[in-house]
Amino acid sequence: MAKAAGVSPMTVSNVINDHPNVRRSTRANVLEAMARLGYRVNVAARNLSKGRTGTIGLAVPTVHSPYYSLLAASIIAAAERHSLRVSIEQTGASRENELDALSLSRNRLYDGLILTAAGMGQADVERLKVDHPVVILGDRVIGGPVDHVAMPNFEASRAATRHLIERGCRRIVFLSGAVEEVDTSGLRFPGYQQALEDAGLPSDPALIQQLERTDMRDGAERAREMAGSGLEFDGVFCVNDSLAMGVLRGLADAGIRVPDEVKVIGFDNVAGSEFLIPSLSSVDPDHDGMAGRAVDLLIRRIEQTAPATDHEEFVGDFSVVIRESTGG
Amino acid sequence: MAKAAGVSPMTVSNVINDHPNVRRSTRANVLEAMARLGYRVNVAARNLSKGRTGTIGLAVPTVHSPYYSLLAASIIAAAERHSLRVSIEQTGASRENELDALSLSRNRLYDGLILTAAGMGQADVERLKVDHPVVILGDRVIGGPVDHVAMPNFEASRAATRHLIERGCRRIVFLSGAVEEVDTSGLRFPGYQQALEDAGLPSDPALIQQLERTDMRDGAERAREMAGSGLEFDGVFCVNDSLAMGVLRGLADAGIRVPDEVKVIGFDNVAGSEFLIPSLSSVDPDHDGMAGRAVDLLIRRIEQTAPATDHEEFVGDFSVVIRESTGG
DNA sequence: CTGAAAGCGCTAACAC
DNA sequence: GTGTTAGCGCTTTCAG
Repeated sequence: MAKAAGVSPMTVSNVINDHPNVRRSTRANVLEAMARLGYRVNVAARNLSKGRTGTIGLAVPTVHSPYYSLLAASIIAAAERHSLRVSIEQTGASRENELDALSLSRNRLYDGLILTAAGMGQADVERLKVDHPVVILGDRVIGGPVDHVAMPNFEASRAATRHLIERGCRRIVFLSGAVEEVDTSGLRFPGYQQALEDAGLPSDPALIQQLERTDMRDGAERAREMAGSGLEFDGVFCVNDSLAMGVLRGLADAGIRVPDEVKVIGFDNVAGSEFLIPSLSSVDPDHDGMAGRAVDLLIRRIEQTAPATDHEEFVGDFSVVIRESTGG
Repeated sequence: MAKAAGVSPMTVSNVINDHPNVRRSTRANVLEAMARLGYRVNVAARNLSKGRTGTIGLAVPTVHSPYYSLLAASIIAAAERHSLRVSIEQTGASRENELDALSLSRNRLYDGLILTAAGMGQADVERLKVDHPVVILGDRVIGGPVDHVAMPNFEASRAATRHLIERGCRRIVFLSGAVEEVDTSGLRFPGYQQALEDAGLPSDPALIQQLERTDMRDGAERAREMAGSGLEFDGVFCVNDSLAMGVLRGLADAGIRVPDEVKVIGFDNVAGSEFLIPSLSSVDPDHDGMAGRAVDLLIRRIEQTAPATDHEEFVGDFSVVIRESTGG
């Protein structure tokens, strides 16, 4: 303890926490002693005393994905601005692990948790009723008893589809996971349909292409299948960029030219989209805005400055980035 | 406290920690009470008592990069296997922030730190002499007073270059950052040269292309410049995949066909490389192996089962993944 | 402006 | 097998 060094026990605390009532000379003394002894606060002790850990948890399927790594980077940066650390939990998109993460923070490991669900379903809403701060980020569980930051699913999908229509597409594939799920697939589908309807285009079930999983490989495979099957289509709206990257690859394999024969648009505007060949048009959600909001909402809960019963639903902003894959 | 609930103060602790000396019935009692009261351990208190936090820090430039997100995912997974949590610090590749991260863990926020330096230089080796566990991952600072997990820079670069030579390349560009730095650029350059020498090929300074920064945009720009400048080359070895992705794009812009006219190979085998058009050949380092080793080394330090003075230098494994960009 | 007392919730060491 | 005694290093409260 710097106490022995300087002169006081408690005063050290005051100095460390920049309390006003400390004489300049005393402060100087203490600081000097701290430097000399290489003193560092013991955060564990402070945590115990304060009942806070200064760390929030972030549960995502994996951090090794263009989208989630972007999200994680944004969240870490936002938390950093509030002097909060972020501890990452990789759930592997498993429902089990997601539920675990929810109860983990009950161990007071974290002051609160930001959960991006991928395995949990709408049926698990009740499980979100925990007695510690939680914010849900993303679209897998909605209307739960917690604050929620959502993607602009409907409007952005509508805008992306409209863009394809404006570029002359008439037979637009909707490429996604299961359309009846409450998730990116299910929530973006209505936007796609609305855009078709807005333009007076028919909705052909053959164009609704649903996949088990939605990463690059799946996109590439399905694109090749579609090309081989004789399905007629001149546009593809993919619910995420990974899928779209795969589609570009699959279409190339099938000898179909993008954007001349088929136009492709993705969702997320992930790093690298603009360097693909052709560069990928994509919906660009306001990731930083959403991450910042998620952290703000969580802090509100942690500091109990939010109504206990009222839960905020925040929908992020977006823009459509037009690149070569839809004709520049 | 569950004490009031059950019967004991300490016994609860024993139950929680699976100590052997607890009667079955007692254990059952306690567990029942814990469940009933919704009791959770207070980790802060445990930390204070044990002098451990159960969390390690990981400092990387940013997590939003194909490479670092892969690394982070591997580390989190490896730590998880040892029941350790990982808190991520984004340094933005700034030397300042990296040095900060080094002293942060002195605050006992973490039991130890894995640092991937990008801003610090060889001159900062001394700064690694801290009194808490640190493992350096990557190639920016070498031979320091700490354990070090390194990329197989020399051998892998040599293998990648040799592969280009075997595919018939004679004028191979080395595309990197500053070659005299101790980093991925500087450490991979000798491997490139060695491969040329092995094959009896001359080393032409005009082919050593050095950049300020090494991401996709830089790769694309430089590729266009090289194409426009009339520089003759038939192969490009890029020190990372981001650069290589940019190069593919830049060459396409210049109307140069890959792999027919120029072959390209990258380094890292990042997610998505195989779906590019053309798919990208790349050095595939054993990321998981390196991450696992880094965590193991750190744990050795945390548990003080390692020699205090002897520091391990571990070099990861690798393979060369051959794809279309070098002729399949 | 500074200090003394008490306690945050847990665990190690030892006694019963 | 179980309980007692201390103490981890800080902060809050209240006196001086």
